[in-house]
Amino acid sequence: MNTPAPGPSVREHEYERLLAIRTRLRAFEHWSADRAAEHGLTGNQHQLLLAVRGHPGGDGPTVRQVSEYLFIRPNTAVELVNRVVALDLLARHGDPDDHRAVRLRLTAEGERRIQDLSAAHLEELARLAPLLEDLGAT
Amino acid sequence: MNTPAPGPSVREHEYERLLAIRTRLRAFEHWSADRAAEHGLTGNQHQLLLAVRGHPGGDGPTVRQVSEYLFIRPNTAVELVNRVVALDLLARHGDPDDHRAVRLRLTAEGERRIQDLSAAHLEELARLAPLLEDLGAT
DNA sequence: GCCTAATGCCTCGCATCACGACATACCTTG
DNA sequence: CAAGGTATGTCGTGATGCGAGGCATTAGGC
Repeated sequence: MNTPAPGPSVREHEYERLLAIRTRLRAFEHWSADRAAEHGLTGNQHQLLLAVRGHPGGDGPTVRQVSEYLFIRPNTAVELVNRVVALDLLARHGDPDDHRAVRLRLTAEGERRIQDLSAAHLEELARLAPLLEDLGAT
Repeated sequence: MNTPAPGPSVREHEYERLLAIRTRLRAFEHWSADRAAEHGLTGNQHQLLLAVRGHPGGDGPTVRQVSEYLFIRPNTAVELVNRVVALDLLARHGDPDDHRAVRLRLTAEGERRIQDLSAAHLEELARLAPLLEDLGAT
């Protein structure tokens, strides 16, 4: 009787490591969403602000560009932008060179929120750095 | 006129780094969800299988335990479990010592799927390791 | 210059999913 | 055995991402 499934043969320890990695990532996302909630935002809304703030160059990103940062469809990004614009944290500005495009900029309040959140996240990431080393270890 | 918001003073480069980290994480989650979809699963369904398979000890985890791995409420875990049980990838077994608890075990097919997916993820993580180093760099 | 195709943004209806509130069964403690 | 806590499950609701489709603008072939 030969082995029915020769297969990839993943070892016990590797399942545990994969689970630990995913749990760690979820813990971070969960922590981050909690921080965002403290500032009156959902996790996605926070990350939209970060996408606008972290986009390099003077002009803000377009809707399409933030949809690529966030790995969501452009129409989904439109709805997310709508919600954040309604919170007065973000504003639309027509691109002068391409009248189809809409460029996004933070409002003063949006700038303040992403600054607070980013400071907290930089601290947390520094705290997490040694843990990430463990996860990288085979 | 003093500075209106002394604040955390996050530097431009740090916003870009935070955005790069989140985009990298989202890219991985997106890649992972695509692999799960190739095996007829959603991302969460895949991670539920991983939680069951990666849970240490002979007995499978309880519903409550997987809800902790996945950072979701227990009742949400119940619904997720229902969907995966309906796919015949997972089975419930009453705990003999505590008749309240339900322990989860993979079916043969569930075992096969998580094995294939885990092998692919181990490869991808090995490929990603050098990139994670960059993200850790200040 | 014009016509076609492509691009960017947006609206709408739908499915998924996580949650809170609540219910039930079981265990534990006194 | 009574009371409280724990584990699972049910139900209705709200948030959210997507596909399909529409409109305005730009780019490319002629």
